[in-house]
Amino acid sequence: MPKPLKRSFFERSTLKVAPELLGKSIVIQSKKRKNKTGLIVEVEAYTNNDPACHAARGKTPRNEVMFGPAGFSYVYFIYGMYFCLNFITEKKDIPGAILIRALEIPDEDNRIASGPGKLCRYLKITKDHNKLDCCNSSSPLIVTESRLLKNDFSIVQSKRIGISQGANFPWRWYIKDNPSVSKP
DNA sequence: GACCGGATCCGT
DNA sequence: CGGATCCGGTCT
Repeated sequence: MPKPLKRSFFERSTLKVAPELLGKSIVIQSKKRKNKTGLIVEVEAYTNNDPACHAARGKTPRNEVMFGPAGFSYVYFIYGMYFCLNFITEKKDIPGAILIRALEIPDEDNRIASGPGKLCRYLKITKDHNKLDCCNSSSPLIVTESRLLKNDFSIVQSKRIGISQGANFPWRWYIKDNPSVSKP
C-alpha cells in the first residue's frame, strides 16, 4: 500500500510546496481495480490575497475546503464539462491550493493527461473526489514519493495559464522538456 | 429567479 | 478561433 505524503508537507507556504510537487506521484486507490498512478509534471499555485484564487472573495460552499486543513483535495467543475484537481496548502483558515495541470502516465500516450481537465478525465476524478483527506493512507486519492522520476529534472517557472486576474504572477512550474506538459 | 463567465479542450 | 455545456456566484 503506497504511503501518502504527510500533512506537514502540504501545511506550508503554497509557493514553496507547488514546485516540490513536481516529480511526485498521484495514486488513485481502489479495492476493486488496480491502482492508477501519474507523475506530476506541471502545477500552478493559487494563494491568499490572489485575485485569481477561488477564495479571493471569501468562503463559499464551493471553496470551503480551501479554508480547512492542508492535504485535502479541492475538485471543481468548469466549462460545463471538465473537472480540475487541486491540493490544499497552508494552515487551517488560510486559503491556498495547488492546481495539478499535467501528469505523465506510465505506459500511456504522453498527451493523455496533459492538461487539468484531461488528467481528471483520464483518472475519472469527479466532484466525488472533492474534500478527500489525501494524507490518509486509505484515501482513494493520495500523493506519494516517486521512484520513477528522481531529481534528474530541471524546473521551469512561468506565468499561469487561462486566467485574467493575477495573470502576471509567475506561479506555474513544470518539468523542463517533459512531453506531457500542457503547453510544451 | 435570471444572468453570466469560467484555473478547458478539441476540431476547424 | 468558436462551440460544447452547466454550475456557482452575484445581483435583482
